[in-house]
Amino acid sequence: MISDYEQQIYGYADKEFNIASPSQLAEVLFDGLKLPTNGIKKGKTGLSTAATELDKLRNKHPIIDLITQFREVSKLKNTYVDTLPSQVDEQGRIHTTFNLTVAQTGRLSSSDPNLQNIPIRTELGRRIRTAFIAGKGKKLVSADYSQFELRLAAVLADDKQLIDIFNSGADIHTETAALIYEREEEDVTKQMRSAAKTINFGIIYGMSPHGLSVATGMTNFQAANFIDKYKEVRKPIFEYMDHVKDQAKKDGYVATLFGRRRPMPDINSSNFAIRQGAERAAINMPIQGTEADLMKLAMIKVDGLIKSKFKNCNMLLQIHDSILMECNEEDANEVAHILKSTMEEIYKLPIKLDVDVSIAENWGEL
DNA sequence: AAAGAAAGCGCG
DNA sequence: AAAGCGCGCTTTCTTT
Repeated sequence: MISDYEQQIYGYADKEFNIASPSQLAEVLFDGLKLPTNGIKKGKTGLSTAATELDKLRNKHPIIDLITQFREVSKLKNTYVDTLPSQVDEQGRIHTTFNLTVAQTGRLSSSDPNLQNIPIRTELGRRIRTAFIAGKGKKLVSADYSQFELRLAAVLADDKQLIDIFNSGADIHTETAALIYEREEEDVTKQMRSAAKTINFGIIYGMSPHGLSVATGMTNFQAANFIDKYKEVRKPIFEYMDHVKDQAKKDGYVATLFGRRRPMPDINSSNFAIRQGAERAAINMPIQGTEADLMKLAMIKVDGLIKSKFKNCNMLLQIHDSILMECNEEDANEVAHILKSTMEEIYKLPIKLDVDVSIAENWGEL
């Protein structure tokens, strides 16, 4: 209950204030309660109260957990619970707008309302998805590419070892941890796998040692060592990243596997921060952009196949690496199969693509 | 009163 | 000096 959190927070703060106001919250935490400010990021207006910063204060004061929970619940209420019902039409359906020319990488975006960011990561948030239900006599069918971007990074970098790991069906993060820590797979701990997972994803965004240390809790030194080891293990990935950066600096653009370009006007900026930002964006674009290209091809092909074969079967949403469809109950298994095979075989690549499908009455159970 | 910046956070 | 890509939405606070 939001008001319960509010009362408890006011109790610890010894006064009522607007918890949703970062400046008032910072005043309570750092002036009133005198919580330590070393290591807390500063923004343009003062000390940050973002979740990553509050995390550093977790064991310093019980008010921190309450603020985190207050934020989770108020975010879900304000953004989803209070707004989505009013956007439902007479048929009981809700409609988004897919924008095709907004995202710099070629992805779709969704707005009014955004149905590409409906919660799933927390138990409470996931419950919001259960409100999205299939029509009478129908089922929802979802199909998700598994580790799509990392597979594409392996292909673009022509990293044979990484491609082999994916094609063998092994757990990519465990395998990476085994290589970095020089252990057998069965001796990889949860922490090792988690660190490998962070870097597997972080690397395709151009993550630095500092970023890795913040994300994992390692020291800067440990993070730098870890990345050095990763560099040895995944040489082709790093050579590829250098190659993309060089190309961008020379040509002023980067491109997807299919040649679709993104101009990179800031890639030679004399401003260090701007230039580095452009470099990270350049590294990521061919990967995220190729994902978007393949998804569009898959959507077109799936739609053609489905429309010619089934009645009352429609694509409802695309969420970057997944497609959500609704079809008659009796067609669900077949639709799922068509989705899986079409998406996995959409384009001949040196890597196996893997699509997970599932069928349910509501979005929360998928 | 409206418009914009900033902070924060939901998703992939 | 900065430190992880791509989005859209809500709230607070400031500027016009």
